[in-house]
Amino acid sequence: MGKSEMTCDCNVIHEDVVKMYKKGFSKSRLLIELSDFFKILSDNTRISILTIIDQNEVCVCDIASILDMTKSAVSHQLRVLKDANLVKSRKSGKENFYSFSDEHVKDILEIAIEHIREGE
Amino acid sequence: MGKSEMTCDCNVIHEDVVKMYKKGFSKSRLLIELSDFFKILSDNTRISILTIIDQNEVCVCDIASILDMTKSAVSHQLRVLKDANLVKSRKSGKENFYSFSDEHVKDILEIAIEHIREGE
DNA sequence: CGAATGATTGAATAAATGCTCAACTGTTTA
DNA sequence: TAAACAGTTGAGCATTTATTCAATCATTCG
Repeated sequence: MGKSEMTCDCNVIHEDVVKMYKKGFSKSRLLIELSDFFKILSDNTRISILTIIDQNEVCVCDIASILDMTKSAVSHQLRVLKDANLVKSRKSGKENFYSFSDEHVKDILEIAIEHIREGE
Repeated sequence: MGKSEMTCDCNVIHEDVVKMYKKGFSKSRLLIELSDFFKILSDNTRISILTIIDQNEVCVCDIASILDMTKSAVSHQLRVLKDANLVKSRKSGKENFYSFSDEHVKDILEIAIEHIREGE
């Protein structure tokens, strides 16, 4: 693997390391799904929503009230969470109640909190 | 807690739930740090870098070569990871070798992968 | 039915973000 | 000392993204 195959702007220093990873690494399906997953958790509003519904089944209006946001803004973010299958909804009359639909996320949140508490 | 105190555009349906969370919930320090932490992991390039240095101490040039990116682009992202204390660097001659500096992240990545493998 | 209310939707706007480019620093070596 | 090279940095640009706004849907109730 010589320099001519490289599209980066530098010489390859350690060919063994590079060769080990080069094959099919970039833009692999799993890595894209990983970053997409964390992107869902990377917004303060969405994290707040998850924390709220972690203990209760809550309707849109209540979430909006707790967070001092409009129903519209909350609904948009609930949509993102639902598309990612992190929350589920149950309709009851005019209200939509949202709750957790994934246990992995709870585990991840716990470890992340531990990470932060240890001073990053 | 009546409607007059609300800044959202709806009536409060379940006052007990709202009251439970309202106090100091919005924009709490922990929740901001949580979403900031996940923001670090929400980029494909950064996830790729973390996966690469998970098993080896790798220099900037090698990472750039593996990912088919410029040294500059990689360096910018390494900066983000270093500022978040997720990676550390060791200078050796002209080269900078980067490696993991946090074990929590490995745990989180593992659970997230499990989450994805189970079909989201 | 028609008004009221909870919730969703799409377009628009403002802010955040990742990459490029060019210039620069620091180290090696010829 | 000067060229070469690994890496960093800051400004600029293009893309993404979160919220707002207005319109709309759906359900309840007078």
